[in-house]
Amino acid sequence: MNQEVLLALVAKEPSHGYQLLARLRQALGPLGAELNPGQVYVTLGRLEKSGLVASETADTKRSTRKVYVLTPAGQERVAEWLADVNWPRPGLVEFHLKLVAAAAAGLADPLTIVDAQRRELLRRLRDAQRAAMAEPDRSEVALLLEGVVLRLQADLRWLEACEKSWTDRRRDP
Amino acid sequence: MNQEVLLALVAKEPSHGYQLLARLRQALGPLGAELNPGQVYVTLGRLEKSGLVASETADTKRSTRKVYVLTPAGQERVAEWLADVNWPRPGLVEFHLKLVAAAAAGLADPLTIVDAQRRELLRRLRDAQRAAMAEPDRSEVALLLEGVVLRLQADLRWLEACEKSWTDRRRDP
DNA sequence: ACGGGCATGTAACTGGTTACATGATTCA
DNA sequence: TGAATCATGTAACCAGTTACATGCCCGT
Repeated sequence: MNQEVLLALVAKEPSHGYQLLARLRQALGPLGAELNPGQVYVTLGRLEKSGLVASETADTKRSTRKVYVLTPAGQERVAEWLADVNWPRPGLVEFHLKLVAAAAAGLADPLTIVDAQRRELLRRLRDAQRAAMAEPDRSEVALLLEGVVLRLQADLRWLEACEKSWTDRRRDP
Repeated sequence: MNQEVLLALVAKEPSHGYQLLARLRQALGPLGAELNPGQVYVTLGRLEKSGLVASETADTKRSTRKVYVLTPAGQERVAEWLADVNWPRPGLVEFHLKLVAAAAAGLADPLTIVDAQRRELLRRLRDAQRAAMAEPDRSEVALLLEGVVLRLQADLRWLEACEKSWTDRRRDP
């Protein structure tokens, strides 16, 4: 899993690795099953090396563990991530995590994020449709672009669902 | 771009780097615009180092260039790739390229590939729907799974379009 | 006593990506 | 002559991923 995701989880509250793993698993449900625990520590180490988090060792009776906290640079990076309207590789998963993180940490309004993302996807949809029209009809490229369009439409429909769901969530406890 | 894609392009016919880049751009239309030429050579180098392609320098009047050919191991890898029903990261793009490669090189029947992929996506769709049902209603995870479902449905619709398109393409020149 | 969950880490691989360097040919 | 296109490559970086090693504590 991606650096920003971990970072945002730390943003919610200072945590140690295993906690982060657990919260990630919880947020992903069945999709979080195959996460490799080692990865969390690798990523955390790299985040520390680049100064986005800092660690302090805290001893419990159980064992000694490292608690990670965001640095100012880390906070800034999280803010950038939340504002970023790219629709990246793992796509849905990352966006979902973004909403969860924003809501949980009170860093940003999920509905604002959804809205920014919708605007971006609409822009891309227009572009894709325009590009599709420019291609010779029934060409291979036109077919590919049709796929892009279909996906964007599906993603937009999902964003609607997100909006509804997060709106409801705000009303009720 | 991904190793297998390059490999499959070489499978169609022995080529040198720039040709591959050009064909890639052609196959991707506007989506191929941002390809970095260097990447092609990097990837080709790696493929050679792992014994999937071999090169022989060929001198034209223009300049000396390296022509790459598939090794037996490379052929095997391409076959595996074509049979592989994962629905990977860049998703649409890679699948599209797979169809184009299969058709162009006469390595496999595009319609067979589409069919295998559809079966796989249907399986995943069932799984995702089942998983969604298992989640508590209106939970965050359920929302995420709904997104997964919507995407799979869109992708399946695209596969239909692919089937139609490639069927037509077979009928007419 | 021991298995399973809690908890942490590391070495190494792999592969995508970029920035940069180089030079030949073609054509206006 | 100089821009565009053809053509090739390399060094370095960054990040995701895995396999593996370690040890504690708790309940049965």
